[in-house]
Amino acid sequence: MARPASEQPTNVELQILGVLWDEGPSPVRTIHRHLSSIKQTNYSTTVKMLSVMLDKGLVRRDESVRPHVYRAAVTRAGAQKRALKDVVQKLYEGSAKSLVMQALSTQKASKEDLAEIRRLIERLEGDQ
Amino acid sequence: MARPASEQPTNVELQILGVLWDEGPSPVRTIHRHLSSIKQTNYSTTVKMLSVMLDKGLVRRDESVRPHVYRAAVTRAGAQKRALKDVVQKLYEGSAKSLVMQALSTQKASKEDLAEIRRLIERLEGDQ
DNA sequence: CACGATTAGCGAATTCTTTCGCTAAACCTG
DNA sequence: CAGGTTTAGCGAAAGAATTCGCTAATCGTG
Repeated sequence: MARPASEQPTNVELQILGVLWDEGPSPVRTIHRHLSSIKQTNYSTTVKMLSVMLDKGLVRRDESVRPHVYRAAVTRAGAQKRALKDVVQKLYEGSAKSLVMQALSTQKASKEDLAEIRRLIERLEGDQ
Repeated sequence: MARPASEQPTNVELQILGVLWDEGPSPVRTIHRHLSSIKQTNYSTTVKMLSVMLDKGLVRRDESVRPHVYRAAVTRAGAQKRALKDVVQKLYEGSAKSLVMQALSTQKASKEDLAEIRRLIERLEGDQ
């Protein structure tokens, strides 16, 4: 009678990873400063979340310095890839194409964005 | 000291919505048959989840017939759109373009898929 | 209509997520 | 090095997600 831990980082975990990705390896104080600028939270909570994330292997900790320095143990690209795969699987019946087409139709892209994407596609088409 | 309810449908909720989207309005028995073919679960659990989803407004129930018939109260397209927006915001710093480009690079698309997407882009570019 | 089968639902249990109070350890600074 | 400040960590609390046992209501059939 239970619920398996989500394979994806949770909400707060993602916010903390976001800080680490943007700022690079940082002590708790710094992480917390950035985190509390986007969400109301307590220093203790940040410490605790980092310890949970450490257990999950989402971050690493350098204890040889004081204060300890945390760094992301997963890359932004890797996390994006996993999340994307997850959404495609859960909501797009496995079709990345559907997702891409909906993203293009829905989230209005600029002329430049479209051109850039088109060039990528042309390149991919050429590779085949 | 809490966690706000996720604004997105949860895992199981999504699986149930998937059944309703595929099968159309159905009684619990049918929903459960499909659900249990993709995940080990108990009939009671399906009933309960549907009642939770009813409270959240994710499904509607027609009690005028017996057995009751459930239907999705959110469309697949709408749920996809919300989920996409969520991922873009949480992991792509709000840039749908990044997401699209990564989806294209990562999830290998077929020649046909790429061509189809390219045509969409060309059409979108033309509209501007 | 009595009786077994199906359907509906409540309430509790369990795990995950997120929160923070309180304590202890480590660190300045006068 | 004493006293205040900062850093680290534990453990409990509370809500969310998911599960199912057990009971009640409804249905179909002989």
